[in-house]
Amino acid sequence: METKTARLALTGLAHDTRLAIFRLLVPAGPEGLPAGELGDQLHLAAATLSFHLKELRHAGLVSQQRAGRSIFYAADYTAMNGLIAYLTENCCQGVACTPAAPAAARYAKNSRAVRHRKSRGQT
Amino acid sequence: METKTARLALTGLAHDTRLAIFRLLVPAGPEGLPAGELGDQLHLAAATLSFHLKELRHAGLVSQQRAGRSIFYAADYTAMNGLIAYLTENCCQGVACTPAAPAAARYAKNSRAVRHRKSRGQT
DNA sequence: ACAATATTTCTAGAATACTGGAAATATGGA
DNA sequence: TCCATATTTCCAGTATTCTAGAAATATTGT
Repeated sequence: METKTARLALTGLAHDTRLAIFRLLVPAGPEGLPAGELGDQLHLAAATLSFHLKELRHAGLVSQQRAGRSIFYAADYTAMNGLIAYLTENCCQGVACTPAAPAAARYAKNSRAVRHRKSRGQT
Repeated sequence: METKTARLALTGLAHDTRLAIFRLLVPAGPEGLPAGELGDQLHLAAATLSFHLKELRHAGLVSQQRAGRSIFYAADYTAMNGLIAYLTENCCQGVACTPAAPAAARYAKNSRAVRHRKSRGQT
């Protein structure tokens, strides 16, 4: 997953209402839940719910499918796994998961950090 | 990790600049990088950088330590792992990771979703 | 004590996001 | 066709977040 996609997904989840919506959709499985059910459970004005569902869809986190008068929303597990994978890579890189690469070595010889280390007599 | 904590962390990362900052800090290891180095690399006005660093700190994603005139910021791997754990639980619950629980069964007998399923002759 | 460096806090303007009423759209049933 | 239901789009007001100049703070070297 690219950084831009990850950021979209992060933005999607970075709101109380949207996180709550997503958390309701996750256990609901691939069939999902109709918009109205989400509104009932979260006590949201229809327009507000619709706004957040659009955001989640834009973020690629949920899919939409009409069935009769209702529109069912479902969590996109692939997108979520992609986000987790992205974060895992950006969390473990060179630290917890891999054998701890020497971080300082990767920075420009004259970087501020290196100058600082030198001035302190560190390697 | 609680939902509130997770949301704070998500909000912390849900911004281009802050995600970029965090991505620079991750490979830098526990020693971290001085603020100025981050500013140099990301071409940020000092005040803007400081604002985002404060946000990241408030989100519990980075720690701060003064060393001489510089202030070093470091990624908090524990917080990041906590976030990943939270997302993993909220992604896999009853679906991908566990043996796929019957989602519909968990909803109120008279929920909109159930009414809808009944009206379609589904179980 | 003073000057230079690194960074933060203060502040206000600009940009973006959120909320919800009202109107519009889509569907199914009488 | 007409009505009820489910949901979205439109829109405007409100709130929050972002940006960056200027001033303030902290530290080090002279």
